[in-house]
Amino acid sequence: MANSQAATLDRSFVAVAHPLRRTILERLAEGELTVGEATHDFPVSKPAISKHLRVLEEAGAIVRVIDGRTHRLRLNGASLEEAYAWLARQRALWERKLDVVEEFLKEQEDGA
Amino acid sequence: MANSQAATLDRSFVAVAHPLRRTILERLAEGELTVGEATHDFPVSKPAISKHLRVLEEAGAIVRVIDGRTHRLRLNGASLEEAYAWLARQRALWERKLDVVEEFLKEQEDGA
DNA sequence: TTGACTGTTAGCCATATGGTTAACAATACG
DNA sequence: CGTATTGTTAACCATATGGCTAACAGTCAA
Repeated sequence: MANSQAATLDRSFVAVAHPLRRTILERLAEGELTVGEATHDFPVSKPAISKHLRVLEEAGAIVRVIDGRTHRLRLNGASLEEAYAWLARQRALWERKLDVVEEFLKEQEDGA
Repeated sequence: MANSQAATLDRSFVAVAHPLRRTILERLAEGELTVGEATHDFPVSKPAISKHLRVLEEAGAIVRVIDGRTHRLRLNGASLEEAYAWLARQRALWERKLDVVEEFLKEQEDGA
């Protein structure tokens, strides 16, 4: 269970670790798009794009609806929630530590 | 320039895309640790750990201070800030369409 | 029906990733 | 000194990743 959760997180972070895949997600945040609309200006071949889409889909980051000969892509916001939560928690811990250090330094200044 | 920024983001996301590396970062959030302290219970060899540390270091996620024969590792909170910001922004955009996300959350609740 | 359009699969290639064992370097300690 | 401890590098292996071309599948439209 904890293992499969970790695997989900792995896939999510891998999904956003490539600039083209991030661009796709950014564009889908504006709304549903077809594959062509989302990637027409990408400097790679169609098969390469197809592979990136599969990575995003298997990470659960996007959902595909086949509509005639085009595939409409939709963002699945919930899927990246876990990844966001991990970074947010890590960030909170780090900031708390910074606050503690800051407080300590301030006390030193005031006291000494 | 925008390219190198993307490359930085790439490295950051790659850094947190492996469970052992995330565990290292989680433990370092509690404070500075030596390599052994941070990874003594990891089910992999020392060279494997060494490689993970290098990934984290090159992503700027950690800083290493060689102290005698041990290496003390420290979290570099700022380095993951960019990654956090990307996810946070993406999350803000999709939250704007919460009606769409709601469907998935309800599905998750019902399913689990 | 013929052809154009949208996108995927199959197969290939180069490089990256994640792991291993063996050997090494540097430090600490008896 | 000799030896244990901490961690790295070197060399190797299997698999994954990211790209390509060629070929295909399905849909739309003339």
